[in-house]
Formats: sequence, C-alpha cells, structure tokens
Amino acid sequence: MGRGITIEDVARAADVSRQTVSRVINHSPRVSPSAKARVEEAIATLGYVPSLAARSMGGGRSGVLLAVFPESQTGSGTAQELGGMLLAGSAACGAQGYRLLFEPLCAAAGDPGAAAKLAGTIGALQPEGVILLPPLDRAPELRKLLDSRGIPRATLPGSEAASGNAGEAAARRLIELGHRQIGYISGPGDPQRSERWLAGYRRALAERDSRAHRHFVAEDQPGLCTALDLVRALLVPTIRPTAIITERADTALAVLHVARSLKLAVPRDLSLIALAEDPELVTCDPPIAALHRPVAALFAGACERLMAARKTADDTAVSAELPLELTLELIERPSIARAPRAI
Amino acid sequence: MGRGITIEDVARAADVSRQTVSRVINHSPRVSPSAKARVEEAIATLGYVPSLAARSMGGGRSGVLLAVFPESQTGSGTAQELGGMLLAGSAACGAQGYRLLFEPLCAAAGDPGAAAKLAGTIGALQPEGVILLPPLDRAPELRKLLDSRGIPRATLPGSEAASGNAGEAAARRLIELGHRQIGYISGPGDPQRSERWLAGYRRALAERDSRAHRHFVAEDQPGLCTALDLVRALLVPTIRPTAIITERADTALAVLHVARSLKLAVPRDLSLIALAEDPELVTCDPPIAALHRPVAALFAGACERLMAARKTADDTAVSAELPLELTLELIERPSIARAPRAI
DNA sequence: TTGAAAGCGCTAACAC
DNA sequence: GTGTTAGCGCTTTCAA
Repeated sequence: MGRGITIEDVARAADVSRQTVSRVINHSPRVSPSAKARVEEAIATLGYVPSLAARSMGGGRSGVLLAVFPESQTGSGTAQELGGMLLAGSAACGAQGYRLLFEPLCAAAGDPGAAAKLAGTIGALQPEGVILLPPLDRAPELRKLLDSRGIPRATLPGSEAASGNAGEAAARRLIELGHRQIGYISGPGDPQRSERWLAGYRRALAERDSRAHRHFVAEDQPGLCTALDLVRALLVPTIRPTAIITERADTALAVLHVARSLKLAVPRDLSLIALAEDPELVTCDPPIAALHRPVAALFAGACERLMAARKTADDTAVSAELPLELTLELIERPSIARAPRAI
Repeated sequence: MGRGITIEDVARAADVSRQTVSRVINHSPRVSPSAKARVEEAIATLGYVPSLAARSMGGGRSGVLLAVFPESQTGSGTAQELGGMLLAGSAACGAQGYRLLFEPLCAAAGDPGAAAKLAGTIGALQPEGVILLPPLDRAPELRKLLDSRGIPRATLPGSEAASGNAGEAAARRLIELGHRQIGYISGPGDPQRSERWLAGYRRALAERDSRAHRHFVAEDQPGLCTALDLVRALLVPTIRPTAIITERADTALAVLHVARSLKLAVPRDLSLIALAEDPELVTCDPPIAALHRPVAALFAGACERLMAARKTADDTAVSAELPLELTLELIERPSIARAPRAI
C-alpha cells in the first residue's frame, strides 16, 4: 500500500482508461452501463478514494468547503456552537463526499490583513465554497474577495439581527398567553446579543403596554448563582412575575428548582421559557419551553446550499444568499401556560 | 488574479528558478542569502501562498493534520469540547503554517468500515499526522493502519482512564482537608466517564475509611433541576455532607445558590468543588474550586507533537505516544476549606 | 549554490 | 462512448 490506490490502478482493474474512471467518479452521463459497472466494482474492491490534492490540482472540484471563524472566540457558548456546527456540517458534507475545513481569521472586522490571509487560504485550498461565520459575514472586503474570485459564499441566515430576536419572540408569546409581569434573566454569553434580545423583550412589552417586572436582570450579565439569588428575590414577594424568560438553558433549569423550593408550581404559578435549547430541558419536570436558534442546522443548510451551487450554476453566477426560513423556532413545552387570572 | 500566484510568478519576480523558490519556502539551508532575500521579498509583495494541493502531490509535506472524532457525538458537553479543541488546535497549527482538519468516523469501536474509511481519508488528504480522539484512540485497527502507513499519530494524553480520575482526585483533596462526609453529584454527560469518576470517588473514600454521604447521586444522571432537589434534600438535615463534588460546573454554581438559600456559608459550612472548569466559577462568590482536564490544551499539545515529529524523525520512526504531564489540574479556589471540627 | 528534468494523480480539451 | 494528450503547481533526483 505504498502510496495508495490511484485512478490508474482502477482503470487497469476495470480494463478501461483513466478517463473513463474519472467520468464514473464524477457522475458523467456519457459512460456505458457495462463500463460503469466494472469501474464501480473495481473501485469497491480496491477501496479506491480519489486524491483530493490531485483532483483539485487537475482543475476539477476540490471537494472542500471552507468555514472561516473569528480567531479570538472568547464567549463560553462559542466553543459549543462551533462544535455543533462542526458536527452538523461534517455530516452534511460527508454525505456528499465533501470535506469541511475550519480556519480561524483575525476577528478585527476591518483588518486588511484578514482579506490577504483569506486569499492565501483560498489559494492553498481552492475551496468550492466559503462560509463566513459571524461576525465575519459583515466584513465587506471578505465578501468582495470571494465574489471577485467567483467562489460561492454563504452566511448563517438571520445573523444580521432583525430576522430573529429571541427575547422579543419569547415576550410576545408570553403576552399572548395573558402574562403581564414578565421577568428576564440575561445569562453570561455574547453581551451584544444579550443586549439586542433584552431590547426586543422591552419592545414587546412596551407595545402591549405590559409592565415588566422591574427586577429583571439587565446590563451586567450575572453568573448563574447570582442570577438565582435575583430570581429568588423576585419570586418571594406576593407581587411577582407570572413568567420568566432566561437566556440560558441552565438558568431555566435552576429557576425551576428555585420555584419548586418556593412552592411555586410550574406552569400553574409561573411560566418558564429559555432562549436556548438543551437536551435537559426536555427531561426535566415539567419540560421547559425553549426558543431555539438552530445554528448547527442552519450551518449544515449553508453547506448544502454551497454544494448545490457548485452543481447547478458552476461558474455562471455566484450563489446569492437565499435566506432560509426557520431561523428561530419556538419549542412549546408544558412549562408555559396561560397566566393566572389574578395575581 | 485568475488562479492565484504560483511559484513560477515568484521565481520570475525574484529572477531565480522555481527550485530556488521551493528551497526558500522549505527552509533549505543551501540557498545564497541574496537569492533568499529576493525570493522572500517577492513572496511578500506578491502575497504568494504555496498551493496545498500541488505541494502534497509533489510528494512533499501536505501541511495537514487530521483529527478524527466519533461520528455520533451525543453528549451535551461534547460539542463544547470539540469546539475548544478546534479553536486551540487551529491556533497551534496555524502558527506553524499547518492546517487542521476534523473528520468524523463511525463511532462503533470495532467497526471494520471505520478503518477503511480512515484509509480513504488518508489517501485523499495525505495528512502528516493523525490525532485519534477518544474513544477512537482505543481502536487497535486504526492505530495499526496509521502505523503501517508510517503516519505519526497522537492521542489525548490520559484518556485511557488511569492517568486522571477527577472524582478520585477531588475526593482525595477533600479528605486531606479533613472532610469525611462528602456528597457527589453526577451530572449529565458521558455516562462512562461519569461512572469511572464515581468509582474513583468511592475508592478514595474507602481507602481513607471515610463515610460518603449515602445520598450522593449515582447511576442515573440527574438533570440539573433534579440534582438540585437532591442537594437540597441532602443539605437540610443536621447530619449533612461538609463537602460536595459536582461533575458539572453549572451544578456547582447552582448548589452554591441552594446552600445560600439554606443559610449555609461556603466554604465555612460546605466545601464545593466542580469537576469541570468554567469561567463562571471564577466570577461567582466565592469562586469555586475546579478539577480541570484541559482538553483543548492537551489537544494543541498533541498537534505540536505531531508537527515536531515530522521535522525530526521524518520517516525514521513513528512518534511514540509521549504522555504529557499536566493531565488533570486542581484549581484551588476559596470554595474549599478545612472541614469544620464537628458536625 | 543553482538549474533542468521528470513525475505525483487527476481532469479538462480534444480526438476517435 | 471512449481513449489520447496536455497540463495543474509543486518537489524530488540528478546535473552543472
């Protein structure tokens, strides 16, 4: 097994030329069934896998998708999101014989070096498509670079704010259920996002003339423990929120415990909704509703879009950024219910 | 910018042959300083980056490190760990001009298809080194394959159990501090690991003839909320643990709150230690001690070992698995203290 | 110290 | 439908 099976070996085994083998593995229609069958068998028995390097050098498709992410990822949830995208993206790409590569890039938005570095990476890898992960998707020089090179690019749908504000959506839903006193617990995480969601929550309340409970936690993102202290303080008085929104799943879980220790039943006395999804939210009692931004799924979708773009348009046109639907999904679970008649 | 800058362009600009350029970028000693200088300047001004594909095809180093992970990663902490490794590994590799690629592989340990698939990936990528992420590192057929191909491989040090049992280490430390009644809260996560740690905890207690509080949570991994209920039940009676170990960081944080709501001071009345590190553990009050397995750092170390192996040994010998030190680090923080004299 | 030649595995473009 | 030819960008081996 010196250097691996090559197309030549397959060609010999199937008694055809290299080109025919090439046609088969590239799904060219102009191959006779018999030849195709023999080639496929040879491929299977020999365990042949085309060399990525040779393939991309020959001028064909490299079979590589590139995802660039900001270098200095510091948030705590970030690694998790990244991991989720890696998992989902790899699965999606692998299913179509593609490979997915993650590369860090300087986070500084306007950094001119970033574009240069991306150019280098592109030259080295010849990716068939590039996914710009936030906040890189907002860097015009990167987009321009990709466009000028004719490389399809994609971004996570809805990263541009407007399209999905979880805080607002959650608040609206609770208001719809008759709640008027709604607490909001921001948890550690991306502060900018937190602020946006909090603003959305305020907006929803203002529109419907609902009074938010004053003690929601805002600017300073409290740790889990501090947040729980606040929640307890919030829930002890007779006049208390009938619903609480938490940014993080673990906070919601802990709030459930606090409520229980205070003899408050969920959802009878208190509705609970988390702005992040987590398997534990399903298994607790009662299961907690969540507003979920399926980042991993969206990412996988972006990969698929890119792979499809290559097949159809080829060099005709650079794939536009078709925004996917489903950017934010409300997962209803027993932890939310209509507000009690009176407080 | 049709297809990118090639070595030819650089050679022309520096007025030398391609070989000379090649020598420069490969740090060959046999290049005259003047030529070297001109080449380097040309590279800089042209923004030349060697094509990975051409390079690996020419028979040289591909500049690619491959990390394979089990396909069906289901644990909730897993994505986070994976993301952390991606972050740390990319940084380490990027610093030396390497690229890091993550590929999923069937999880089933003995799956014969896994080896075949890995062989294919190797053929396609020609990686210079492969990192087998647990539990893939225990698959002999994969190791064998890599060895037979002469590809350096690495695994995360200490994944083989023995070297680091966080449960045991934490228990020992607490016993050392005089604690005898120690609770253990297993949290959702890798059940196997959980079981090992729990066993280690039991072992430590048994050795020192300490009595674990019976109500620790074992086999069934409770959700956060359930765990808190249990902790509360544990802490209410007069006879209660003087220390609690939690597998997850968020559980520790929440336990801190529970203790507080029960008027128990940490660490005066209760010592607390988490078996996972998290930024929040530092910011809470008091900061909570943690036993941390720096997976990301270990992974980056593995990458570095692989890159070094290529430079020195080349094809002489496949790099052995030098276990790193520092596989488990105890981060002392104010949440642990000597046990109170009497209970 | 440098250059010329050959070839890595594959795919486009062109023949047949 | 199929085989032939000519590279892709680089590195190795050999000559100078």
